Amino acid sequence: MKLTRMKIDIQKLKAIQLDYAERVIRYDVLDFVTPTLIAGTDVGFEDGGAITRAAIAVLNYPDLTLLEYQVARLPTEFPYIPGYLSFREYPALVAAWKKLRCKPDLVIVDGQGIAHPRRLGIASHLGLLLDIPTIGVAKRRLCGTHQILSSEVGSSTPLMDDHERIGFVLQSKARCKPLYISLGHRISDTTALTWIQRLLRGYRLPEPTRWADAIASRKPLFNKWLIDQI
DNA sequence: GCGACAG
DNA sequence: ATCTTGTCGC
Repeated sequence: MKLTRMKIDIQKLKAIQLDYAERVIRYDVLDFVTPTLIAGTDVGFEDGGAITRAAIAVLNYPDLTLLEYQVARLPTEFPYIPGYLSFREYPALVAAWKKLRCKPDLVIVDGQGIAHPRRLGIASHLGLLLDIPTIGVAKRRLCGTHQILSSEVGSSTPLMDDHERIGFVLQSKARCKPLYISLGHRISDTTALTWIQRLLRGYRLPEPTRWADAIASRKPLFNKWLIDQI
C-alpha cells in the first residue's frame, strides 16, 4: 500500500506508547557494572524513502574499536510523524540486531529515550522490544525545556518537562549544537549521561553512533577500517 | 488559531 | 531523514 494512502490510527499508537512506557525500567545492574560491548545505531533511507536502512556497530570497551557491524534493509512501511518515529524505524533495527553475532551489553540509539511526550522515544521502544539497556542520543530536541547551557565542552544541564527530569542537554563539542541525552531502558539517567561522556572522543557524536553513521553512509572512517581488515 | 515538531 | 555548492572557522 502506498505510504500516502495508508490510514494511521494515532490514538491507537498513542495507547500503545503509554502502555509500553509503563514498562520502561529506569535503573539496572548496568548502573554499577561496566559493559564490554557497546553498540551504536543509525537509520537512513534509500530510493527516495522507499527503503529503510538500519546499521548497528558493535564496539569493544574501553578501547572503542569496531568488532562487528550489521546492516538491514527493509521496505519502508510507515511515514515519519513527530512523536511516532519508532514505528517507522524499529523494524529495520530489530532485523539488524538479529543478524549480530555479538550481542552488546548497551546500545546507543539515535533518537530520544524517555525525553518524549509519552516517555517512549525510539531508544526506550527498542530497549523494551529487545530487553536490553539503551540510551537515547538525539541531535535535536523533541520536548522539554532547559536552562542556558554553558559553552564549555562537557557541560550539561537537565532537560525538564513539567517538573520531571527527562534527560540532559550536553555540550559534546566546542561550537557545535548540543546533544539531548535520555535513558532508554534499563539504565538510570545519570549513568546514561556518564556513559555518553565516556564514549566521546573529540567529536560531536559518541563513538558508537559515529561508527554506525560511517557504516551506513560509507564514510572514510569506515572505508579505511575495511582496508585495514585485509 | 498558531507555533513546535527525534529521524 | 534526503537533496546538494560553496564557504567559514579551527
